[in-house]
Amino acid sequence: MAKSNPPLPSVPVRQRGVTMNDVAKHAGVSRTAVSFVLSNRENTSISEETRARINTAVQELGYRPNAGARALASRRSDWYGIVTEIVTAPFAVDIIKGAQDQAWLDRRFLLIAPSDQADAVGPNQGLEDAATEKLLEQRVEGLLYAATFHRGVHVPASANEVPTVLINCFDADGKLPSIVPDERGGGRVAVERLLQAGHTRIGVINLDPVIPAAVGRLEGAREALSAAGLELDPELVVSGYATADGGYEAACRILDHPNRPTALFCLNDRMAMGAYDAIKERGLTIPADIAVIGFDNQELIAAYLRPKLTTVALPFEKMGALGVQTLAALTAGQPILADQQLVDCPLLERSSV
Amino acid sequence: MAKSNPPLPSVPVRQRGVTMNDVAKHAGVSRTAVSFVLSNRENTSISEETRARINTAVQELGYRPNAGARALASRRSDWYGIVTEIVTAPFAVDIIKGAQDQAWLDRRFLLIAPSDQADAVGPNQGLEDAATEKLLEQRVEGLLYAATFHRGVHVPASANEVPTVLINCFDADGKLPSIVPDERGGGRVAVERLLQAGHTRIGVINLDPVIPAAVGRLEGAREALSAAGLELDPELVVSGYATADGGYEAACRILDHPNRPTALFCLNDRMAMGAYDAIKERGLTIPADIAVIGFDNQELIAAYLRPKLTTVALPFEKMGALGVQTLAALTAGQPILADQQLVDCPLLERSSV
DNA sequence: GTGAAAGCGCTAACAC
DNA sequence: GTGTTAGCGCTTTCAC
Repeated sequence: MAKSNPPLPSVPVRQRGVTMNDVAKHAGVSRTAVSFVLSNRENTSISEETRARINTAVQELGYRPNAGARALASRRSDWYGIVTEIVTAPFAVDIIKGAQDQAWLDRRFLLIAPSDQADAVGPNQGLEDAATEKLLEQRVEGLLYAATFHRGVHVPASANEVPTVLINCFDADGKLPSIVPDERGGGRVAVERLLQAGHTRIGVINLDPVIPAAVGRLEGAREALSAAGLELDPELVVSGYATADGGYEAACRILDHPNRPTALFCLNDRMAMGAYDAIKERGLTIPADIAVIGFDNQELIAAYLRPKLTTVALPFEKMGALGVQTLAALTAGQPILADQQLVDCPLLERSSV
Repeated sequence: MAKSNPPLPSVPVRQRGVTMNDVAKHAGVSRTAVSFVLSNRENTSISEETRARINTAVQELGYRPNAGARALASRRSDWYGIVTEIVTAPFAVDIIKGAQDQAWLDRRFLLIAPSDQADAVGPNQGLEDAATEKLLEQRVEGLLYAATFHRGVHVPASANEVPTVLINCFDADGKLPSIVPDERGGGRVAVERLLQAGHTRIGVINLDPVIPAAVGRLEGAREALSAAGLELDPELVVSGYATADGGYEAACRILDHPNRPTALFCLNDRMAMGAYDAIKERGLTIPADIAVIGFDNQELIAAYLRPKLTTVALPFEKMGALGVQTLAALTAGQPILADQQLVDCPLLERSSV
């Protein structure tokens, strides 16, 4: 899609020209005073009057600090970098949103560098390395890595040069701190909701059984059941591709079981979407004949299916914010709570249970 | 969601310490030579041998240029800024992807600043102003504004200080260049596809009739029809909320018309999703009994509906790339093609026609 | 090809 | 409270 431009020599940017020196002169004070006032330094009694004079000068001259120069002199950039495949594969965008918002609140800037969707384990680490390198050239104070789906990853070696936090993924070969969803808790809460509605025979549409999401969610489901003295019927647990079609097929198999369940726990919303079709095709009604609960809370699906899908949300935004908070603690030299922080996956009631 | 941290004083970032001076010494050359080699300067005959020596030194020392210092000295940052609500409201994310990729190709960095979803016309311009200001403090060389949906916007005044390009929106009160989708062409291609399949009686599920998307798409539809000597039956054009529910209701009204159409043009995919339900409820089959065509190509919907939805795609990625290309031309002092560039909305064949 | 020198806009000591 | 003095790491003349 994108086409490489001929390298265009950019014309030097027209600076506003107004520097801190100009402000100082205009206000009739020292540059030091201006610097102090503008950076809100403490322990420096500058009279309210001078302060006001300086601020006026700033206004009148239209002075705008030069963030780059400040970073150079102070050896502090106020930038974090996030390298992520999310830009490329629009899922889990809310991680970026959460991180951005939190960074903004902390008066920090988030530099976003795209990486390839390919797992860093693979041969495709080139882009990821390049992104990290670029970020480091900008002298970011900390690094965030975010994945579209929960998994183990390998991070470029140079990430060790600054504090680093992983979001929605974890360090497959080291001890970098990470923020991940509490899949197990999510699975538990989903099935608890089903139990509460009186369902005891529950079918499960499973993901690829080896990924952390599947492992955790299923574990949680079993926990909830056994707490109620029940267990999963292995014949009612079927895996499929993580798509609507996969969900459709899996649902067909479950629904055509001689002893059909009264509820379906779909391990993601896309599969639930397919399950809806299978259910409707059989003339069954949701939730009267069969209850459905999903996972992921993909707005576009969950909120638009009819009936709207009750599902467990992945706390992307919160994870993003927490990632930045953790990074802030690290760069401030503070200890962090734990190597791996689990974030709750809350139940979102809609109309399918 | 995000919670404000207590302002953490960040510990000065541990620099790698290796500067250009070190490289020069290590290679036994002047710093000037190093600078020339690293920035790939032309018209400067440096022997292959020295060049190699310098590169080796860079490797051995693990030297990493300081982008900030370079920007300060050269008065050229190689950064563009994009302020957008897309981060906040995850629609049209591909604009960012397209822009990012193109920027990356051009060896430039894209700083993303979030703005509020609120239209800049409203009172909520605060965040947008702040974002622009922050970007300018970073001395970005150009500014991009991107919207989630096609509309007129007002851009902060300070945007005039650097070249600026609007993406998926246009300057409501000025002459800033913009990149927008060719809505009319999209409407035309959709209806042409329907005509080609033999449909002559076509229902339209319309959006809010005043927005550019509705105006353009409908105009295109009329064009295609009149080219075939046909016209739209006003009774078959019904507006609804841009949601699945809105689409459902509109579809009901159209389908229950005594002289039912054989095809439905839904002005967005969400509404098509609702229309599907209305159609299925009536025991009709897509596309045998009634063909459906959408608009937007929202993957999650279009690719997962059953049958998969034929729809017209919004060229977000291309628009993003084109925005950066246009900006590159502007910052290089080149003339640009036109104040407003239209980007094609291609038809995406799936199975609903 | 080199080296010196000036300067980008700012921070941070330090003596006043 | 102020002014001075050093840089931060790099680019860019310019004379050699």
